[in-house]
Amino acid sequence: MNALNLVSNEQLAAIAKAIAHPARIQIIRLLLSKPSCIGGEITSEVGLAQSTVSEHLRILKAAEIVTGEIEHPRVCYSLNPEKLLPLLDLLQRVASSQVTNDEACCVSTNDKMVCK
Amino acid sequence: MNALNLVSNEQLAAIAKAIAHPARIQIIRLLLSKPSCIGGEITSEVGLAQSTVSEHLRILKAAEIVTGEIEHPRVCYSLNPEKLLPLLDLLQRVASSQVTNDEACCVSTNDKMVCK
DNA sequence: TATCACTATCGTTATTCGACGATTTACGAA
DNA sequence: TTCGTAAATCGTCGAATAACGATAGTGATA
Repeated sequence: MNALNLVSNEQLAAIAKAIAHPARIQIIRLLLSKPSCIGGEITSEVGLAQSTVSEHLRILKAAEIVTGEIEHPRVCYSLNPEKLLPLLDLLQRVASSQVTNDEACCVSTNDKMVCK
Repeated sequence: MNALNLVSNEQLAAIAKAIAHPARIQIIRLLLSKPSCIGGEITSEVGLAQSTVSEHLRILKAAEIVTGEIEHPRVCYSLNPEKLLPLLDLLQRVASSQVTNDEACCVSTNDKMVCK
């Protein structure tokens, strides 16, 4: 058992939800491509209204996936990779699960349920 | 450039959205813990109404994150890890990004934007 | 054919989300 | 102090989501 099991379904779902929007994925990719703080550039890149982008940034900040430091007229946004680790962990587990399940559906468990 | 860049923001968001609910995370974890096909056991484990769980399974199947094979009274659900790989790739990139960004906010890019 | 066990679908309701324009806030510079 | 720029917040609207009970479908078995 590692850290994943200490994270609730609700917490994992909240992380996924925070990134479950094209505009927010785009923002994450932008921050990934430029380790600089692209303040209001995000707004023009995303192509939505300023208030809408601000709302997406608010959601990402609330989930602590990005951080924002004020650099006066602008705000410096950066990624906070740590917050994504629990979800990364889950996905890695799924990816590395022995899925020869194409035909191996219904492997017998303890005592019941054998199927095919 | 690897496969990630060929995946649209919309596709990545759709994957995240499909798993962005506590009940669906729980289902994924259940399928991860038992490589067997736990048919209607999912319903009792999740603790929501049968129709609600069926709907969550429908969403996961529509996103091709799980597959369902009919084994008569029941349905055998299995994980389809491949579908999650694009999101896994993105998260790995974020996790491995050089984030000494605590203080390194505003690293200079090509020509502009230096900040602090 | 009739029954059963399980799953999927339908219809409804309450809540949340996403987008926008308009407004407000915050602060540096003139 | 006033102005200008960038970001955040507010209010509204329509669309999407989540949950449920009730109902319909499906196929094995009696």
